[in-house]
Amino acid sequence: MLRVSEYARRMAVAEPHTPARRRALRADAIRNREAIVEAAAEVMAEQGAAVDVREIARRSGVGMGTLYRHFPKKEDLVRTVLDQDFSRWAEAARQAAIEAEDPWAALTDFYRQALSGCARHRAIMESFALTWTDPDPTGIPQLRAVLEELRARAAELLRPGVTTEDLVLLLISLGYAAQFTDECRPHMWNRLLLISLDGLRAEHREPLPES
Amino acid sequence: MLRVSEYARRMAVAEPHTPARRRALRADAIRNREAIVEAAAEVMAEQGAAVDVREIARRSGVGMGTLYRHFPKKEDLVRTVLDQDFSRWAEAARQAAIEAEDPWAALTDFYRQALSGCARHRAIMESFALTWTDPDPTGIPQLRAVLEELRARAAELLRPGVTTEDLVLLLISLGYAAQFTDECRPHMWNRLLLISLDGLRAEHREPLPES
DNA sequence: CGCTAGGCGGAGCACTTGCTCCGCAAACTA
DNA sequence: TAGTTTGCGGAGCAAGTGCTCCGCCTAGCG
Repeated sequence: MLRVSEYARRMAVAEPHTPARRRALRADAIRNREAIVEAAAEVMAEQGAAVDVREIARRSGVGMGTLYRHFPKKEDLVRTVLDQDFSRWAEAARQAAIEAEDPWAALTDFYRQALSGCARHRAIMESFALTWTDPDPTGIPQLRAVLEELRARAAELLRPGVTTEDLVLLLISLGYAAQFTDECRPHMWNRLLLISLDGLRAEHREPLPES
Repeated sequence: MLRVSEYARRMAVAEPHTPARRRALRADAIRNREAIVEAAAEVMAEQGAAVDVREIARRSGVGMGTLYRHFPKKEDLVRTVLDQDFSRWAEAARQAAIEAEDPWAALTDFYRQALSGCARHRAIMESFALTWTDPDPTGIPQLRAVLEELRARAAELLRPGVTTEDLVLLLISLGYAAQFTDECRPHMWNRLLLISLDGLRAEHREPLPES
């Protein structure tokens, strides 16, 4: 992954006199931008996206002016953090699936990894509700593609009629359960996961209702 | 069920000189109170409990002063509506279970009824997150008792180790799925429900992990 | 080292939202 | 019907939050 500081310098070196940006970002500006994103990610994982901007500024040790210089709208910062954390989260889950021994284990490990991420990141869970029907390819569709592949590989083991959309919705549904049981009963969601995945096995022949 | 107006009159007739209330509520006061609760229930079902109080006042055709005379804190109104709607909702689900032909159908019909309620009432779903560990007997425990009985009756048909707590969490989890798919894909949650319930069947012998 | 463009900080504005206050009106009583 | 008490309405207050403005400062250049 390209770090922000490298990105800023490359842009500056590549086009030193772009009308949009004549000089490289100052060193303190780069540090500050990184601190802001880091603090925002931390606090958004804890409390979701509806966070007081002052709290982010405080945690990153930066003034309001600085924050709004880098991210003119709160929404800009939220998107930046979400793009980053969502991608990392989805990638970790994909990786868990890749390392599995067989198609069924791939599905299981994918869910386990993804759900343990959900449990610890409120903003990611919230983003589902907003991007569920959103065509932005860095959001749900990214996830959908992975699940589509896992489903294809495990097709023989899955009950007839199970769609990728079912798998996405299952993830979101269990993600919610994971999130709010995680504090007082960590990993209780593992039981629900096992139950649901067993319900997906090919031995169940009863057709699923048309959605 | 005792209607509010009747309740108010009975109190007044029974104890006309209670220090807390010397006279019966005025007729317009009773009408207004009912209108407020009704409007609040409607708007809370649509938008959840985080609603602007002015919106409730507007919809019920009442001023702010009137609203706050009847419910000194917004929280009071929210509790009143939630107690009412949660009870009606839980009762409807219980009734669906009672009318079923066998223990498994009772479980299925209970979930189906409960989830179709969740899908149309944001505030009820939100209340789960808040009352999950709350001992207040009009909330989750009420639900837990019903599920406990359904579980006992269907014990032979359920996989070993399934707890009432699992059934509660499943309801909440699917309730979330029901809620946010209901707009664009109504009843898609029926598929997840069938899958999950099949995962609960006794033919699955693999033990569930300790939570 | 000195200059200056670019960056920094945080007080403060605008708007939202929970809640209060008080002059006025209408419902009940006798 | 007249008097009184209860209730009504909505302007306005206080606190929270997104965002701006502007004077000061310093990193980077020559």
